[in-house]
Amino acid sequence: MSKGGGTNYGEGVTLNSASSSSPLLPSSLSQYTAVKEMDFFSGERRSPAADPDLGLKALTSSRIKEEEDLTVDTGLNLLTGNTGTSDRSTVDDVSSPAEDFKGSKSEMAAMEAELARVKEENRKLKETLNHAITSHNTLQMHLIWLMQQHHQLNHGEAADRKIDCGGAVPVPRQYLDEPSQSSTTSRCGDRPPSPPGSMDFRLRQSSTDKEIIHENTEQAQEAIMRKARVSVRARSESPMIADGCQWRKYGQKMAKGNPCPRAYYRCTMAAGCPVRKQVQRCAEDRSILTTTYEGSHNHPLPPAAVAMASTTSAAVSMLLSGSTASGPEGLMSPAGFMARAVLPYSSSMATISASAPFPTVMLDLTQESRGAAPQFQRPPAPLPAAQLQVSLPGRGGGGSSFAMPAQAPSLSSDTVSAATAAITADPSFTAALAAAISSIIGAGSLQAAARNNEESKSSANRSNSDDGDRNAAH
DNA sequence: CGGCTTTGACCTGCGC
DNA sequence: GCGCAGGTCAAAGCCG
Repeated sequence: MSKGGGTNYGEGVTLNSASSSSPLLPSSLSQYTAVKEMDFFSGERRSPAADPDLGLKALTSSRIKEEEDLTVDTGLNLLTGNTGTSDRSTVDDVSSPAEDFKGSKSEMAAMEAELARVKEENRKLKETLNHAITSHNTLQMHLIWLMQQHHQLNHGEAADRKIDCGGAVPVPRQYLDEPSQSSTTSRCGDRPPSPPGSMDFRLRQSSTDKEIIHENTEQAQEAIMRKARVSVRARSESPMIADGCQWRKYGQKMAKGNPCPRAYYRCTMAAGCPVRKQVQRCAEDRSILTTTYEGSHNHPLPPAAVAMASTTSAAVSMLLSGSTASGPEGLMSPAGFMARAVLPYSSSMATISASAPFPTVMLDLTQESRGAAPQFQRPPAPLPAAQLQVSLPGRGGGGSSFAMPAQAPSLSSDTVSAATAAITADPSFTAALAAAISSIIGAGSLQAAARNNEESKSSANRSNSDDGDRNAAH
């Protein structure tokens, strides 16, 4: 730490394992389920078409409501049928009380029949909904499993070719001083030796090497994930998009090539939250605000921010996992296929961010192209200095499957378009999405950090101070 | 008075 | 080694 430790902005980060911004995919399942139980942005009116599940739910709710209304109406009819005091302007003829009674009786019977019908329909809809949810969860579980398989396969094979026991996964220099990396190099030395040439030795070497390789890969990816950024381009007149989190400005700089200053913010929702964001207006179009999130929240996110977390987790995770497969095969990798399967409208257009030191997911919500397919860009780049770009058509209402990756393959583009239109119409969507993705990306880091913490406890030789972390972060 | 913003100084990484 | 640019710090000032 070069500068006096006087600052209490939260450099001595305490990682909270109970954070809601935890786990990448597995727990996001439960999150997803939870999200489906709530409105993404409480208080905001949502179109049922915004989300097939929500739509179905809304439909079901409306049915339930209808049923309730029907009950109320029936009651009202029963109560007011004979009084004539109610506003029954549609009933012009004057009928006798007996006829009225007869009328209400038959009306009641009809309504009861209708009620029964609606109940039955409601029950069917509920079944359908449950079935849809179950199917969705099953599919998502399967997807995750496949991703893990592909990922292991991919990296395992690559590592088999390139890495020996003392080797390291090709990781940029800035990641190598991460605690997670240093732990892997010492691992080989810690291993009790087996007699070379023995079957036990060969078997153990083979399996342990694969373990090491897998751990190396995993840790390298976690390190990358920890540094991953989420950048969101969106049109906004306000100086900063409201994303539900509290931010404190700690700096402002004039960036080269842009007359607009870049502002630096820290999350102040919890003491020690390491999340930062940069906000800058686009030089070409001042109405476009670029917000870049970095780090992972160590506290529960507000509903607005966490809402989209689960639905975007798969996409981001896949993008990132795919991105770590270096070389041109990256695009053709199983993860790439998977990503395209999950993001069916994705194009193969790729961009390389040579300047980005860390993988960056860019969400472009400024494009106005109506009906244009969303762009999922993953570069066949010499990673990890990669930039992933997901372009969502703006409020104009283009189609996108980004928000509902696991469902998209079975949806028509119209459905997806409607959903996207409804979601992106929400002004807080941009920020919430970014915060959510940011938390997801950081989620891996929390796990990694937790693991590192444990490792550092067990390893007496390693000095794993906050300062070190901070320097590494620099 | 506490929290936030502003702003100049400082640090670090990178390219030449 | 030097200069540049990005990022951060922290003192000073502002505001409710």
